[in-house]
Amino acid sequence: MTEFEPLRFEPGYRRVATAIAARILNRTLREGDPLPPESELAEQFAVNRSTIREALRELESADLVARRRGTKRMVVTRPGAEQIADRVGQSLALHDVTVREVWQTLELIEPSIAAEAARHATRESIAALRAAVARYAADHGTAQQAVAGVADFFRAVAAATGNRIVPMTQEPLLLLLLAALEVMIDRAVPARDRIGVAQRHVLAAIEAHDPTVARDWMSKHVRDFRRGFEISGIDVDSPVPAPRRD
Amino acid sequence: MTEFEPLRFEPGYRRVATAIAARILNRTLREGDPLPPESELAEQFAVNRSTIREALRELESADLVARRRGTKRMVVTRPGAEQIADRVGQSLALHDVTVREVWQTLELIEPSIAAEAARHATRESIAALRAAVARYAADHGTAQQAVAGVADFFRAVAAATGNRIVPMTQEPLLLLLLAALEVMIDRAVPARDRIGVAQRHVLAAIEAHDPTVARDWMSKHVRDFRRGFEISGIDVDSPVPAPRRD
DNA sequence: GATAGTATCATTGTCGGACAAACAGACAGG
DNA sequence: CCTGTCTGTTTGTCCGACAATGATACTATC
Repeated sequence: MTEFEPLRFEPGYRRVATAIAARILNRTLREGDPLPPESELAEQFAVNRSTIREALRELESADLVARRRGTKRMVVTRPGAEQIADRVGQSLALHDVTVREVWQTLELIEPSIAAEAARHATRESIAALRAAVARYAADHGTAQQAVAGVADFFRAVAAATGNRIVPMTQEPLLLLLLAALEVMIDRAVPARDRIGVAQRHVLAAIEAHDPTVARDWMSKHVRDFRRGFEISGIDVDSPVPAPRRD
Repeated sequence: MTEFEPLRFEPGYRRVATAIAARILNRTLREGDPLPPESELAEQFAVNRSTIREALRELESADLVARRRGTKRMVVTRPGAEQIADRVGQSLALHDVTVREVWQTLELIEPSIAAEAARHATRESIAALRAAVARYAADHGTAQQAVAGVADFFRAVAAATGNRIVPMTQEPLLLLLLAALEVMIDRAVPARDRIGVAQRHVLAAIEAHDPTVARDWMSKHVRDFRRGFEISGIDVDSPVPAPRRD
């Protein structure tokens, strides 16, 4: 007996969306190109403008098109790490990912990232990293500042790998870490200073292009977060709070 | 002089979308809940149905709502790893990520994942992993089969960590790897057998709960891919092909 | 009584047309 | 050069409409 697969009617707005998306993936439409006006698209696809608009909302939500601030025409865009990250973070939060899973994953990847950064860091990326460390050392008074400083440090390390996939992979994790950190950091005061110390050691190792030491200190660093959570009395098996959207 | 930040008029369809999204993030609307019909939403928000529909397309594209196959009503869903991954993969491809960056990232994270899997693997996850290895050994004749088998192996290892973030982090990478593999695997024939050997060793190490050996063999495994690319004559600095959408 | 057919209702997909708001560009006046 | 004014374009939103089809209840048939 032959198996029939269910035949699916794809609604027009979806066909239009995928058609335009294909053009973008395809590079026929390149970043920054303005999209034709809705009425023109409606004419070309021979559908109503409402249908076009629904398709555009899909693409907009996928960050394949956007309109520049205060302008009217839509332009083609490439979704960046930031755009992607909160979608992933949001998804993870909806799956009730726990605090434990977050730092377990950090323990998995961050040491390797630090080691790779030590191998590939350039003069510029080291300068950026140094700036991030200095900024944290300078002001980590409020929980806000401290948390932002932590994030920037991790971002600078990831950027120093010279690999563009790494920051994008890391970013959703950071979002979750930060959401959890904001709750924790006020309850575990000594943590803030240990963070600064670890940052300096990781920085030194990367400056010296020493992958092994960079890996070790990053391990310590991430373990510190874990200890912070334990000390602060947070249940590490509680779901991580949903990252706030701006 | 005080700085004024640009005041932005958010269009109605966006406000509606974020309002509904908030309800979902918020768990007021939970997975599987049917969404009210469009006309009712239009009434509640006091906007036209067209506006509601544009908002729904946004949510649909964000995988926060979907409709089951062949049904009419929309239901609330949680975006899963698969849904997210192709969005991320697509984004990375649009950024002209290179083949080199893909395997560099794999070299970064996969060994650690294998080690973690060796620590936390349960009887069930080991069984699943064993099945994946067996399946690859059984049929990797066509490029299609071989590539699919490679993916399933990595997925099974990631699942064995017991950490739900890991598979979701890994999935976009797999998409890119596979897209590149399909081109490579026919040009580097010996690769296919080495893959099977490495898989067996990683499996054995995880079965024995030996993180060190698991890490080492996974390192070898990933390096094999790298070699495969080099042997096949593919320019490792060429952009990775966009992962195909289904 | 279970199954197949039928009637009815609800809901979505798409259409056409309409209009106010506001952006873009040209143009004139100080 | 800056400012105001005008005009055409494009978007955001609305209204009303209709066919197609999923959902549901009811009926006939074996």
